[in-house]
Amino acid sequence: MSHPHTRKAQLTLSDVALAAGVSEMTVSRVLRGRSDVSEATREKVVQAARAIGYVPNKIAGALASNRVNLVGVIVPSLSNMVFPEVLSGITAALEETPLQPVFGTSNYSVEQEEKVLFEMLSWRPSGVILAGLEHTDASRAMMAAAGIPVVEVMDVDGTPVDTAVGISHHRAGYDLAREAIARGYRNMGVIRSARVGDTRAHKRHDGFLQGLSEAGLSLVVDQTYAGGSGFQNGREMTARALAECPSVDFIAYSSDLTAAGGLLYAIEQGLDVGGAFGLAGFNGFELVSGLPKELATTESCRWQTGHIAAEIVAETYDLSSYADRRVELNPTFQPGQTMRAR
Amino acid sequence: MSHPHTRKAQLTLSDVALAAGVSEMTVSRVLRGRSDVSEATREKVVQAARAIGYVPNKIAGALASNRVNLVGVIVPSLSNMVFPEVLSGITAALEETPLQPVFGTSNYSVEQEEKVLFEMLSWRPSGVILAGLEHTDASRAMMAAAGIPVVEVMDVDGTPVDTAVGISHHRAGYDLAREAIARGYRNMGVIRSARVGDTRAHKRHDGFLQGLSEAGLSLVVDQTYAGGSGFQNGREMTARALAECPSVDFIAYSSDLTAAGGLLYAIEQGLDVGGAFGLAGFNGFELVSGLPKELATTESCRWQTGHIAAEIVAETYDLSSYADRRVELNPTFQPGQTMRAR
DNA sequence: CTGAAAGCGCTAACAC
DNA sequence: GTGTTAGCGCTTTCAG
Repeated sequence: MSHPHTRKAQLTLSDVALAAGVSEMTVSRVLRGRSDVSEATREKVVQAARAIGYVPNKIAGALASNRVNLVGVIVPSLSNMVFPEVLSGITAALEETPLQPVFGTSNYSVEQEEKVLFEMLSWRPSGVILAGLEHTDASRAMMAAAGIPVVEVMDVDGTPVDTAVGISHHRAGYDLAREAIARGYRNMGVIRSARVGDTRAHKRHDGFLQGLSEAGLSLVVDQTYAGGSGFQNGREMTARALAECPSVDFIAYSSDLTAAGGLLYAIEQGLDVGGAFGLAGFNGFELVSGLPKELATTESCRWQTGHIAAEIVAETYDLSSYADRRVELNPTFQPGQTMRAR
Repeated sequence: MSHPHTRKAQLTLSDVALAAGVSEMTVSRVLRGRSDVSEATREKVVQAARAIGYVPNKIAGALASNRVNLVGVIVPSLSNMVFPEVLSGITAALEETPLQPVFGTSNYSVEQEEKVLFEMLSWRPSGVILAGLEHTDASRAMMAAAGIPVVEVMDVDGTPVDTAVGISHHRAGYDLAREAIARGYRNMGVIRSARVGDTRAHKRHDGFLQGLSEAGLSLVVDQTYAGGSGFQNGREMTARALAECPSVDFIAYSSDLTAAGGLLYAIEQGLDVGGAFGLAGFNGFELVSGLPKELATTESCRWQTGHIAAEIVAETYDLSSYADRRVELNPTFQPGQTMRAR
């Protein structure tokens, strides 16, 4: 069974107007839920619209009214769980508003981000939410010129175009180093993704190094891996790190997933996890609490970040003016059971 | 530092035309990449557009040309990893086309789906991709009347509006039952989400029951849990199932995540996982291969499903006509190390 | 190769 | 309350 899809002439307001026996304008008022229409007319119009299966054309509406209820959202990827979680928060916050999110991905590239941003802005959205504070100059210029709220999320270590919402990754890294040191670990190792463009991971790493350095310490092992962050990578890299430097007594992983893999491996190897050997992940994924030992991690407030960012855009949409801000959330550290007591 | 965002008058084609010293029409041609413009003029226009920071207005363009390069995508949720993976596949397939995906979520409700669909269709997208074959009558009517390709993904057990792409969940459930039986398991249990609206999970369950029933077997335990599918839930439900029915020798989980939790728990309890006691998850998440034992699972081809669906829409966009189809993918079973050999 | 005119379907701003 | 008129910024179509 196959058939050609000829684009049939679309139903317009005047079709509804004809069917309901009123003017186009009246139909428009009813369909936009305006209150200055008599109940009888409203009912007639609604019936007529439903009867003929009318679907309004937002393109025409947007052009005429110069309002678009779309919010552009750009994240690096959908493969890393953290970003869908931010999107969930955005979606939830926008649910009670007339706004609708439109998602795009930059694949961790500021050039790609620029392209996607350009596409999005050409739809004249009511706001833009994007991950990170690093963008091309052209991107910055476009956003500044767009005259819409711009919310940069998941990072506050830098200068935002308008508003930044998220945690300080530098501080998260720094705090973890302090925690590890306070708990008596001295031979620190790091296992992290080799991905370029993940500036947040770099900032955490820098913070971690700074924390060590202030205590006169430095890394005894620094493993990077290609590919996604998963259990398997965590296992393999941990094995490698331990082989390369058997004296390592603490490993900081860039992700809970690799940390989980490392945890499983360390337990199998008979290491005293949570005692002589410590490890910690990052993000606070739900899964950290179902492992053989609860994983030490830092909650990065992903859902909340998205939610707040979307609220800021929605608020601005209502007020048509807004104040720049910087919303720094607390990257709370959870020691779990994979680090010594302090 | 706060400032009101007054929506500045937007730059239009005529601004560029003025700056470049040509007509609006010529600018339009250049910016749409048409070839019937002299190289000199093109260069002038491109420079002028860049200089003044012009961003085209797709709303006006879409209205005038009656073409919209958007593809509406509706999935139940972003919290369950499977859907972002489908979205990744879609995004990847659309990357080399002029099409752009627009995502929305239905929260596992056909009524919510109808609302989101209505919103999307009112932007006159070039195609729609949505999860599942179950929709409200109104949704079906809208899609049929839209005159655009409609691709229903992640299920082929039912009648699609146009085209369906995905695996048969009924068959996946059925096949798993057969596998378990062939491997000598007889006291089958199930641990699954209590979520209503997840029709694919229901279909797998039905298939599993049918497989058992054909062999004269029935479930010895059937646990459902509220909340998301995670390690912790898997642990707790497994503990409960074993307590309630100690003779159970095989558990089918509705998700790899709960299965992983069950696996960790079973190992801790000293069960002969992969021998006397078997278990299997579903989906084929990457993490199955980093667990203490490789998890038996069924690969549900999520990325591929999204990719194919998007290709079908893109193809149709080019040809402006297309053939309905049904693309059934193979839900390949991977025994891993948590089931006996057959 | 380039330009002029006519709308796309809707809504803002007025009339009545 | 309801109708009329004039565009929104772009592309289509048709001339040159």
